[in-house]
Amino acid sequence: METRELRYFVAVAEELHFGRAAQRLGIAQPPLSRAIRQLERRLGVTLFERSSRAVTLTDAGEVLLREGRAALDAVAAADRRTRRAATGRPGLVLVTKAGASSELLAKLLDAYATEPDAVAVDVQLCGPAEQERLLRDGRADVALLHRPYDSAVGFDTEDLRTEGQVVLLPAGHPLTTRPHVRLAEVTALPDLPLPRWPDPDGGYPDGPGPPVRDNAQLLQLIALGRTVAVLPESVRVHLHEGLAAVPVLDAPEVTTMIAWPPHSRSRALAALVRTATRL
Amino acid sequence: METRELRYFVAVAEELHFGRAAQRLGIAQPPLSRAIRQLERRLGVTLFERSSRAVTLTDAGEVLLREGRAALDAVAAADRRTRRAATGRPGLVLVTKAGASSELLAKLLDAYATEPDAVAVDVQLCGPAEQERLLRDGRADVALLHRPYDSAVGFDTEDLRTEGQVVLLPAGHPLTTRPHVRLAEVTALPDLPLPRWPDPDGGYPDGPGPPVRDNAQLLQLIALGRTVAVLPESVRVHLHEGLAAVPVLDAPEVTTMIAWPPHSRSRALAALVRTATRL
DNA sequence: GCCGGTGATACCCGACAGGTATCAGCTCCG
DNA sequence: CGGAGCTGATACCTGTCGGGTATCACCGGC
Repeated sequence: METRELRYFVAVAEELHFGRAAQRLGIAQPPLSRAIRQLERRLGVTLFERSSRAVTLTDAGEVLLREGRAALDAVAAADRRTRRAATGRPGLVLVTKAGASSELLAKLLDAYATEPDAVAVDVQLCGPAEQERLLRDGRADVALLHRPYDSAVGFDTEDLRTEGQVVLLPAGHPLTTRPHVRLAEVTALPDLPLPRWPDPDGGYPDGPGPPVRDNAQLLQLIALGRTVAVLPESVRVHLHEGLAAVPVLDAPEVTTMIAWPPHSRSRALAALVRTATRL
Repeated sequence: METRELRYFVAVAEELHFGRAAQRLGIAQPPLSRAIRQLERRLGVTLFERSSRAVTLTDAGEVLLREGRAALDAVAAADRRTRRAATGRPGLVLVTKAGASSELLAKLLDAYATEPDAVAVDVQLCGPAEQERLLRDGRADVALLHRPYDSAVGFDTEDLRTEGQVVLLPAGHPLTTRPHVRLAEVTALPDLPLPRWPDPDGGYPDGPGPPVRDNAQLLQLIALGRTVAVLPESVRVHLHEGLAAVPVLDAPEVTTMIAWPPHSRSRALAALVRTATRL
């Protein structure tokens, strides 16, 4: 199976439409139809049920979509990491959710910079749920993840810190006078709908809350009295005018982890992880 | 990057010889040279240092060898799992080291068979160090691994059991009268050299001990007075004429784990893991 | 029943993977 | 010190196949 075939298949499986998939791939529709047919013939497996009005995935197609994405990510990672290794400039790309764990990250970068054989660390910020992809396809070398929000499935990890959660409210909201609250009290505030985060594919689910892309946007929207959020208590360092934090007793504890691809063999990465666990 | 190019690169990187690599791939040498050159040109990276007498990997080449193998395994897994999914016969392939944890495995299979929605479980036995490969490239769905001998890097795992280790000796050996021994006493027995296990590539390292492929062979060789081995104490169920076991006080504890590829989504696998953790 | 839109088919062309023949550089050895 | 023998690189040819355009066959809906 060639990666070209896999790319074609994934495009069709995602679009469920040969024409649009071909457009996305920058080729014409007939060669795409033929390539998929040939893939099916070589695998001996029907991947799509086609009628002239609709295309749907078979069960085997679902499997190939999941496995094929993983395989394409692995190929992309091989490409990127090889290119990076060839530049001669060692360096690490660390990815974290924008606005999360910023003081922990600052401490980590400071501590690592004093190491004798430290290399440059590029910090890449992204929205939630993008980190795993970046790590998997080689755009990043290491990430800060937050259990239970992120799954660390398929990566090596070390736990760095565990903390409780607080609810962030607009200053002056009635609940801000309370010493603490319960989860049920804040998930259903009638005038403060929960924000909507993007799906892995970049779209937003429907709902009443405002769409947000990162924590900075989120804090601003809370200060504007448009929404509310439950976040690890370390966000307190970002508190400013217009925001108040109240501990949530029964919210799950959040563990910040450092995560990296399991077969990494870089000395620089090992040193960074060692530094992180010693903080 | 196409999988064909990756296969070619890995072949050359493993052989470090264009002619032999071409032979292994079933093509002529010139197209292989050209394909590698083209790969280098497209990546903008030198992968090999060539002289007319020797071919060596550059640092970037080392990276691509490691990452490329992982990517090829992922592609192979996509292929195999898709084919399997299409047969309609659900079923799991469980792989374990021949002769290891056999009673635990028997109990697991028995317990799982009584589950309401149990599927067929094929048991595949292999030598040590092959299991990870089988799991990674889709030939197996789930494995029993033994920490610290096996690394579970890149897989999801659940610990099943932890046990101490014993040394297996030929009956009548002087040490068999002892209530327990220390590791140092058995690793350097002059008349009983340690056995040699195959490398991941199937070859055997040099040394005085007999080569072995699995535990059954090993037990036989021990009974014949040719070698000695330190194994988890559950091997006692295989004791028979000619064999004796003595606890080793300072040998590391061995944990049997059940392991599976991290993005598995099969209900059957989930049920098997659940059964295993309840044993 | 016609129209719009879907994927499949037919056919052509150019790119490129693979083959053979050969060259060029390096070691080793007589 | 020069040739033999091995290495990978180059030159050149050929057939396959990926991609394009034109068109068909099918289906649903107004």
